[in-house]
Amino acid sequence: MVVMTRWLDPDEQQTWRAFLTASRALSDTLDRELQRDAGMPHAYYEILVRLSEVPDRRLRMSELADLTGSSRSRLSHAVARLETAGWVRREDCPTDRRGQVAVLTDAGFAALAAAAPGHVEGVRRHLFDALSPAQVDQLRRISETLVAHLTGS
Amino acid sequence: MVVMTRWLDPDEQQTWRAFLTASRALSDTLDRELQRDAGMPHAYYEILVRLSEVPDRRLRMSELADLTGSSRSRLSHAVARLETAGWVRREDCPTDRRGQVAVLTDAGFAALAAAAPGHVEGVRRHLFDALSPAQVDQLRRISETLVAHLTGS
DNA sequence: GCGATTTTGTTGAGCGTTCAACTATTCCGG
DNA sequence: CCGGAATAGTTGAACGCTCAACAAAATCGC
Repeated sequence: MVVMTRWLDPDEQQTWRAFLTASRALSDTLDRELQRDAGMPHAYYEILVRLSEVPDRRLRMSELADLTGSSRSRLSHAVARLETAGWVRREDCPTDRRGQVAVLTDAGFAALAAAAPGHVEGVRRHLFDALSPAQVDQLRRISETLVAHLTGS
Repeated sequence: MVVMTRWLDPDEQQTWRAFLTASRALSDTLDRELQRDAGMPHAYYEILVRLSEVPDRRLRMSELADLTGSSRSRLSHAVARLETAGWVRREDCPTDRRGQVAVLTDAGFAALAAAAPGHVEGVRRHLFDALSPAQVDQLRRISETLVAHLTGS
């Protein structure tokens, strides 16, 4: 069976490469800053953020995996590391004996509080300061469309 | 010295999280597809693409690093791996005795030719098919702005 | 020219992610 | 209820990336 490849035209090509370059440069930059200033990669920062926003600062592992868009394996390894750092604690889930609950410790909350201002400043400087309000709005709609498209199918 | 943190307002918050989720989901998806169908991560695919587009299919390591937006160390490791796969060969640079030149082999070109249609189809399905022409245009401008902003400063 | 500096590229250790395999528990059909 | 399927989470190996340290050659300043 022959299937025609729908190649990218030059405009699409440029869009795709610019997007790739931009998103990689952005996440590399923020990751490096966070690692330097707070001693944690961005993925771990996100885990702490999610836990901090939730009642009792505790979440089932699988919920946390969904919220951070990571695989169970990845989260398992990550929480193991956060646990040895003393930022997260694991407890058995009372309602499901297979389950584990990740709990943000006070030290974890403090680490997050220390890291947040610098990181937010970085997001602002590297992303929002570069774009017009209209572009920010466009980016939000585009991103939400993509999220729906990627997680829907 | 007290510096006020310019926190994100709820709209910016949502924009930032949607963008993070979308770009991670997109690159994860494409990376997984490429790994499954072509046995290479997206970063290696990009190296082969850049080499394939250039006269004689050869580039100095440092140029290749710039073009792919990667560190010298990363590229060194990557090319080492591509070399054992037989897709790239390294030669001494005739004009600079410090230098190395990465050359795309015929096998590498063939691997790229085999991988490209599926990957391009993936880019189209996961990105362009989801967006309106206007949004694609917006995304191009936003990305180009960000690239300039991130690589300029 | 010559010494200091910069540039080029590599290396190895440490870390985070992926993938497949696995255990334990819960859910579901009959 | 009971047996099979689905779900929750972990584990270890392989891999790619980062970082710092390094060697070698080119370039700059005087």
